[in-house]
Order: sequence, then C-alpha cells, then structure tokens
Amino acid sequence: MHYWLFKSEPSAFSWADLERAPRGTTAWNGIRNYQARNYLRDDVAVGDLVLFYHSNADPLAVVGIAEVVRAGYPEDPADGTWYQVDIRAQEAFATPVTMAAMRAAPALAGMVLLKKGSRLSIQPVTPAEFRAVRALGRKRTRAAGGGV
DNA sequence: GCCAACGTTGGC
DNA sequence: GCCAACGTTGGC
Repeated sequence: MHYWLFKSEPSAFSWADLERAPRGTTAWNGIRNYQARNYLRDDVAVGDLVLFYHSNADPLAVVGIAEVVRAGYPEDPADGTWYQVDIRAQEAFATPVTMAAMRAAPALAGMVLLKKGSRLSIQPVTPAEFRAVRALGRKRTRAAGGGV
C-alpha cells in the first residue's frame, strides 16, 4: 500500500472532470517523464490512494482523494514506453488543502511537492503526510458552509 | 559522452 | 508575465 500525489492542471483535467467521468474513473495517461513513468509502471498498485492536486490553478491545492483501480499498463502495447493507471474519485475534500496551508503544516515539511524545483507529476507521499493532508481536507470551515 | 541550447513546468 | 529549475536534444 502506497500513497501518491498526482498533479493535474484543472484547465486540462480537473477533479470535477474526474467526478463526472463514467464511474468516476479515468485512465491517467500522457505522463512523459521517465521517473514518473517508472512509478506508474512499477510501484502504483490497486488500492493505493492518491492526493489529487490542481497545479497552475487558483487556488493551488489538493482537492480530493482518488483510489487506484488498475495498476500500470502500457498506453501502446506495441511500444511499451509509456504507462498509465486508472484512478477513481473517492473523496472530495470539504476544504481544498492549499499550497499555503501545506507549507504552514509542520507535518508536511518534507513533502516532495513543497521542495523547490519539484516538477514531478507523480510523487510518492508518506503515510504520515497523506494522513495530515487528509485531515486538513476534511476540516469544515464556516466559509465552506459546514457545521450547521 | 560531454555540454550548450532549447523547451517545459509550475510557483510566484 | 516572469523566471528558476529541470529534462531533453543534438552537435561535436
């Protein structure tokens, strides 16, 4: 069981797009970086949980959790260079966990996402980091309309 | 196999 | 829109 963070530019594919997809499931493909490819091919397993992060967005934030429902398989079986996995929307956060909120959380100090120059679009997340982000995401704020 | 040039990512 | 960081490309 591993935890991951997947980046997506919402203008290309957003959390809402994932929720709208049939069975809330989509193939995560188009990854063209070898390190990310290796994670998809070798390490991402069915049942792994994914922090879904909106990059190049306002706000920059983890907006929900998805579950891996199919492990790595080639985009083009005849070629076998690039790999994809399938993920399914599992939980939309009550509150998006913004970049600023993550930077402010001591538990997340070592997070790959927060490192300068970190551009990897598939990143490993430690169990402790995953729990900390999920806890922040589940908090309801007055602004978000919770707590009635 | 080195490395400069170039392209892309992505936060700010 | 800027630009730092990083990956890739291609000449040599």
